[in-house]
Amino acid sequence: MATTIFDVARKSGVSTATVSRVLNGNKQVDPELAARVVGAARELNYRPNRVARSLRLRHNRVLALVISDVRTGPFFADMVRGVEDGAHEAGYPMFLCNADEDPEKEAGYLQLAVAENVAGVILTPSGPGTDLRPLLDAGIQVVLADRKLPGNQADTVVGDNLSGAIEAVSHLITNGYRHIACITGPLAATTSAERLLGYRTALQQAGITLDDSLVRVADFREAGGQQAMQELLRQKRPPEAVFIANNRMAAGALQAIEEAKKTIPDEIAVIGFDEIYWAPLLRTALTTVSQPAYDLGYESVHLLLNRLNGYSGSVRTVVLPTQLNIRASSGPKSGSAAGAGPVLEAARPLRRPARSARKRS
Amino acid sequence: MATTIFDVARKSGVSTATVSRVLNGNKQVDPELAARVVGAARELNYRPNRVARSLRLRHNRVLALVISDVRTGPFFADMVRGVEDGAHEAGYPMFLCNADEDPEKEAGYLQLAVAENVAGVILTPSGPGTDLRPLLDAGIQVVLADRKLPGNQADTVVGDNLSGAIEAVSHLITNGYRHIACITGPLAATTSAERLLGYRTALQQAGITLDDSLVRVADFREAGGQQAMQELLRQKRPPEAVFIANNRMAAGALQAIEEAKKTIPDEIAVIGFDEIYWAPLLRTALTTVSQPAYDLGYESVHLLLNRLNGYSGSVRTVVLPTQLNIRASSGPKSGSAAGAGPVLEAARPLRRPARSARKRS
DNA sequence: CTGTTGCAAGAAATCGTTTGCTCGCGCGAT
DNA sequence: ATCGCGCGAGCAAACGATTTCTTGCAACAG
Repeated sequence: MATTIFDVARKSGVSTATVSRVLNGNKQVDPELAARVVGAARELNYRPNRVARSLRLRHNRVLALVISDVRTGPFFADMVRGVEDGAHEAGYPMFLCNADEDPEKEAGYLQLAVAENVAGVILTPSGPGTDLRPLLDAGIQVVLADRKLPGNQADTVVGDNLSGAIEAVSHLITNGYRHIACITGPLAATTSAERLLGYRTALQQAGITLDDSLVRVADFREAGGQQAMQELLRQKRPPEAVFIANNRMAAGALQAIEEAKKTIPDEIAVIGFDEIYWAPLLRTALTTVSQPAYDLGYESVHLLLNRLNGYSGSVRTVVLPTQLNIRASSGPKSGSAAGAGPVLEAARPLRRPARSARKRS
Repeated sequence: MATTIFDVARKSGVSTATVSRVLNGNKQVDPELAARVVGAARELNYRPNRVARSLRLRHNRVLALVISDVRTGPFFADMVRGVEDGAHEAGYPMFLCNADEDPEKEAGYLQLAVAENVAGVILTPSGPGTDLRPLLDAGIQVVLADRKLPGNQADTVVGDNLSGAIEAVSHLITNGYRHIACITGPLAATTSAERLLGYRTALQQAGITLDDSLVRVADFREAGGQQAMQELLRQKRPPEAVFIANNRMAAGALQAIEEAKKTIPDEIAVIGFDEIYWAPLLRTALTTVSQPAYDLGYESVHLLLNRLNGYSGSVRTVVLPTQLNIRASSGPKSGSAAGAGPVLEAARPLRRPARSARKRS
C-alpha cells in the first residue's frame, strides 16, 4: 500500500541499497544517481517505515515517559510538555504512561518499554521498590525525574524539595507562626519525604520542638488534603499555620478551612507546593513553593539524549531550584511583631514561571 | 541480547512457528508441546519483540494522540488521560503529540503517525485546513476529538459547545444582565466558533441586539484574555457581564478586572468555560461551563477501537453534554428584580466531574 | 600488456516475528 | 491392503529497512 524503498529503487533504476545510502547520506554515491533517487523519493512522497528501520537497527527511536498521573495539577502537565518538546526536537516521539502510583501498573509499562525496545525511559518512580533492572538489562537508558531512587542507578533530575520546604516553613516562622502543621504525600515518593524533612528541619533550626500530631500523611489528592485538614482543625490545639506538600491537597485543605469558617491567614496561614496559575486569584491569594516543572522534563530528556549519544560518565543528579512565591495566605501573624511583613504580591500579569538556571550536585 | 522466539524454540525443542502458535493461541497444538513452550517462555522471561511483530503484521498496535497543548488547563490533561486509559485497557500504548495550534507542526506529527504505521490517531485539529489524507491513504483510522472538521471525514467526539454557551449566556440574561461581552478563542477551532455562536444565539433569543464591539477573539491564553478584558473595560460603555470561552483566558480576564478594581459580579459578572478545581475557591467563585473531558477522550478511543475491530458503518458524531456550574461570579445583577437568584454553591467537597451519559447525533 | 588496486553499486543476509505451504503420520473407508 | 484424508508441526517466505560482502569496471603501475 504505502510506498517502500523498493518502489523508489525501481523508479530510479537503482538498488535498494543505493537508495538507502543516498537517503541516509552515508557513503559516496554518484551525484547523478543520487539526484535521481532524491527525485523519485520526493515524487513518490516516500517516507521510510520506522518500524522496519527500528527492527533492522535494533534501536527504536522512541522515548517512554512514565509518570503517576498527568492530571495532577499543572506540575506533571508542564513536565510532560518539557519532555515532549525535548524529545521532539531530537526526533523522538514519546509514549505517555500514567502509572497512578501503582507499582504493578508501573512494572507493566516498563515491560512495554522493553518490548517496544525504546531508546530510553524517563521515569517518576512510584516508590523505592521500583525495579529498573528489566530496562537496564535490555540496554535501555533511564533518567529519573522528580523523584529519586535509592542506589544511584540512573541520572536524576529533581526539584530542590528540601530547600523549598525549609524556605517555606522558615517564612512562616519569620512571620510569627510557631504551631505549624504539615500535610505531606505518600512517603514512598521521595518528594513527600523530602518536603516533610524540610518542614522538620526548619522547625528544628528555629528551636521549635517537633509535634507528630501536627503531621499528616495523605495521598496527594484533594479529598486526602481535605480530610487531613479537617482532622488538624479538630484537634484540641489546632495549628496556626500549615505547609502542604502539593496543591491538589492544598485545594482540599482550603475547602476544609472554608467549611470550618476559619480566616486565612489570621486564624490559619497556608503555603502550598507547586505553582498554580490561579494562586493570585484565590479568595486569599495562596503562597506557594514553585518548581520549574517544564525545565525538569526538558533537562531529563537532555541527560537521556547525552547517554544515547554515547556519553558514559558516572551517574549525575541535577537539582533545580524552587522559588517561594509569597502571597497573602502566609501573611504575618496578626498581633505579632514579627517579620517586616513582606509586601504582598499585587495584581500583576499572570505569567508562567520562567525557565530557570540549574545547579548540579 | 534479549531472548527471542528462537531461544524459546530451541529450549523447548520445537520450531519457532509452534512457539508463535502457542503464544498466540491460534491453532490447535499438542497440549504437551504447548506446556513445554509455555514453560520455556516463562523460564526465559520471554517477551515478544513488538517491533518485529508490528513489521510482520503490517500493523502497529499503537495510537497517536495529537492535541494542541497538554498544559492548557485541566481540560486537555483530563482528555489525554481518558485516551490513555482507553488505549491502555486495549493494549495500545499512546504517543502524545503537542501541535501548539501550528498546522505545520501538526502535519509533521501526522507524517510521523504514518511512518510509525500506527493503528489509529485521535486528533484535535488545529483548524479547518488540517489534512487527513495522508492518514486515510495509509489506512490509518482517525477520530476527531473536541473539535470538528468540515466534510464528515471521520468519527468525531465533541462537547456540546453550542448548548453550553447558550445556557451560560441565558443564565446571565436571566440574572438581569443585558450588555454582555464575549471573549472567544481562535475561530479556526470549531470550539471557539460554536461558543461564540451560542453567545449570539442566546442574545437573539432574548431579543437583545448584537454588538460586535462586545466580541473579542483572543488566543486561549492568559495574556490574551487579560488584554481582551482590558480593552472591553476601557470602552465607553463597558459590559455588565462577560462570557469567556476557556479558563486560561478567564484567569487573565479576572486579573484585568482586579487591576481595574471592579467588583464581581456587581460591576461585572463572569462565566468561564471548562471546569477548574479551584473555581469554588476563587475570590469570587467562578461560574463555569464544564465538559466531561475525560469521557471525551475515553469515548474517542472507544470509537477508534470499534473501527479497528472492523466496524465500517457510516461516520458517527458523539456529542457529550456540558454542565453549567453556577457560582457567585454570575450572581443576579444588583438592583435587578431578575432571577430568583439561584442558590450559590456552598462549600462542599471538591469533586471531579463524574462520568456522564452521552447522546448521539 | 597485464596484474593490482580502488571504488561504486548491486546481491543478499539480517533484524524477530507470523503464517502459507508442505510433509509425514495415523486412521478410516473402500 | 491400499488409498485418501485430516491434522499437527516444521520449513521457509514474507514484512521493509540497513549493511556486509561481492562483483565489475576503470585506472594506474610495473
